[in-house]
Amino acid sequence: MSIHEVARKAKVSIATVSRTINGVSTVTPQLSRRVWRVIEEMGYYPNTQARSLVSGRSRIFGLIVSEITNPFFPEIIQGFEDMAVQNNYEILTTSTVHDPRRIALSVRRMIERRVEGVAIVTFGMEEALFDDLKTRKIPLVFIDVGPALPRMSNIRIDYQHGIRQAVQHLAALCHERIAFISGPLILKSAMARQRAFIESMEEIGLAVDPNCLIEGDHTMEGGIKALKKILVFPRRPSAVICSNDMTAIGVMRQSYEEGVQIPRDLSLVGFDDIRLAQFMIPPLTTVKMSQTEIARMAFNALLSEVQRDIPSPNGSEYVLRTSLVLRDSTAMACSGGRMKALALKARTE
Amino acid sequence: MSIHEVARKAKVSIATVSRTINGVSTVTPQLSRRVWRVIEEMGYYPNTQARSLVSGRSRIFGLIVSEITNPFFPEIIQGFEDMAVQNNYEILTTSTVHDPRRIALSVRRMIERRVEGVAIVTFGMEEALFDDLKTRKIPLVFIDVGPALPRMSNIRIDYQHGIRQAVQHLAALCHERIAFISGPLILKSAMARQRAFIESMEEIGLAVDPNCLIEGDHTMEGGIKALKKILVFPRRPSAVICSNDMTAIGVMRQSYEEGVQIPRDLSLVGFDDIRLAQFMIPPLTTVKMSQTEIARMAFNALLSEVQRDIPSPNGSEYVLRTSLVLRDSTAMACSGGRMKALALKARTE
DNA sequence: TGTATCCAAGAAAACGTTTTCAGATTTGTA
DNA sequence: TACAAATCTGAAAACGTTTTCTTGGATACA
Repeated sequence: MSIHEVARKAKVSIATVSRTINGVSTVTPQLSRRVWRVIEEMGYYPNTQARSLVSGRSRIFGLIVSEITNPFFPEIIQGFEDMAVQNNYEILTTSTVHDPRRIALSVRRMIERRVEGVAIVTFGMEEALFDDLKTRKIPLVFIDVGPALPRMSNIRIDYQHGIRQAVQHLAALCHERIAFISGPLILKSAMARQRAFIESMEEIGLAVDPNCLIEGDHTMEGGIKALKKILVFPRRPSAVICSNDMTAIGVMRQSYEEGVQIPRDLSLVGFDDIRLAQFMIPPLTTVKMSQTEIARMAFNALLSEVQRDIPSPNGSEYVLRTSLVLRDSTAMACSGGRMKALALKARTE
Repeated sequence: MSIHEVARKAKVSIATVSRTINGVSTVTPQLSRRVWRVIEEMGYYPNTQARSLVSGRSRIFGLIVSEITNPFFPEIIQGFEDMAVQNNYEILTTSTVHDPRRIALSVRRMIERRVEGVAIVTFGMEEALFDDLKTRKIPLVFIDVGPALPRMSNIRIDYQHGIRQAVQHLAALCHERIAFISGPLILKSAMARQRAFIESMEEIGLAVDPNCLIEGDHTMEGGIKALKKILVFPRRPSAVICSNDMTAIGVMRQSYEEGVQIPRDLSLVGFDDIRLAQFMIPPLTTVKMSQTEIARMAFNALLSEVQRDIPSPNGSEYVLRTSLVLRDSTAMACSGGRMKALALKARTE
């Protein structure tokens, strides 16, 4: 069923049908009604492929995330989809599973589908894989990756703000030895979070023991492993900040195994504020980085780049602020973990 | 950059370029090499829209899930995507958020994009919304929705098997009062799970107290509310089976609030075996319904329907078996919760 | 009444492919 | 050497739209 049949039944030309559908004002109201009636009657839906072939606009955006099974990302996808629905765009989503081959493949397929822009929410991986998109001048938006070229936007996350709050919160609770479980340090974002931690510590005069900087991998398993390491330290930290919530959940899991009670024996702070965080046992204190906000920013970045006729010379930069959300996984160091640590220390000396 | 430029540079016709790309065997190897060289050199990628316009095949499948932020679904999406990548298909995903308007919109857009088939993983909602797809004879695959019309497949979940195992496991641990927190009973799948529970109980001669059938909503919040209700029962059940893992996680959450220890005071069984289940505190005993397997079945159902030249007269049916996965959230009733319940009962009598 | 202006609607070109059909060249055979 | 058959390549139509250009009729004005 094509526009031709509609035209035939309505006894008009296909041009008129096209104009009717697109609301071109030169069509007589009377004719328009007649055409619409036929369209409804036949249940005619225009063929997007033909439309975008001639118009040169696919109304498709690509969305590349690291891992859809990581609860952080579905919220992003949902937010992005919400925006797409509102703006009559379609999304091609790819979960890379950290596989460069898969990224390359998905980039290629997106180009073949003629996406109008791509949001890359992988937090700083494998930039070179997107060269194909760049040379084709397809608008891109990254998280935490600069500097910006024309048609490329960047969402810069202000890690410092939230992480500083976390550190100061712990300091106020008398924690002095604070460990940080980072993400994989090849990720720019993981690096940035760790740096924010170190700076925040130094700022208030707390020592950062290099042993207390543990490289994780942003998974629960990573959190489990990291806590195992921490628990065998001669001077055990009384608090741990994690580079993401999944790591923190892993830490909680292992704490339970080892009989370490949170927050009595160990204070714990996560990062991301995934929805799950508030349902943990105990509810997780964490630094919020709004996924919905990221999705909105990313979508709007692409949209405004597409709508612009002359590309922004240096791309645009957007900033997302992070901030601490207090829940129940942190407590006074003095009242438990800290005491225990001191007692332990005294005994070994 | 189009096939024409490739043709011009390679000094052949566009037909030859097309044939080269599609590996048609009549092209001389020598010519083929020449064309390929130009293609590589120019970085030419064919335009899928034009391709599918003429071929009449979009190589797109639709995937409709209830809620991407529910951890059950990302695994399905990932599995579906894996299959799509392997088979060179693209996916249009929609998370309905239980909004009929949104479903209708997404169905329409899928039709406009000329999807070749749609997998509907909403566990039995709003069948009428898909009528548009049916009249257009687009292959569909549902979960737990029959009977099958031509070009419609159904994945039937064998709830009975796993749930019977769960009930018998609890019975073996001396549990007699077992509560069941269902999903919203308008969902066919939720109904089916509850029925499987009741049948399994009756089969081994355990009484099903109607009070112990609590309608939840497949969310954590629902689990929290349900447990609150259960805890005020005069004769508190010693075990709870939930219609999905998210509900069970809510129950765990609320148990923690109320000082009820799992499994000492209450045994808990979930359903789905989402990845998170094993990382709960304690790790959750649950009935596994493999998300990956569902995704594979759904994809293959669509694929074989598309490849078939004459549609299956009554559609196809696939069956997925469920089975119990033992972890640490269940324990002997006699050793704690049961004892306590008895003590409580004795005292009140 | 005649001519210039305007406007709604149709004809046709264009988008980038695949595929059918026809033509040109080579190969095989007598 | 000549002709039939086989093989490879090109020309052109087709897919379903949008959009430019054209046309025919109505309106305005003298």
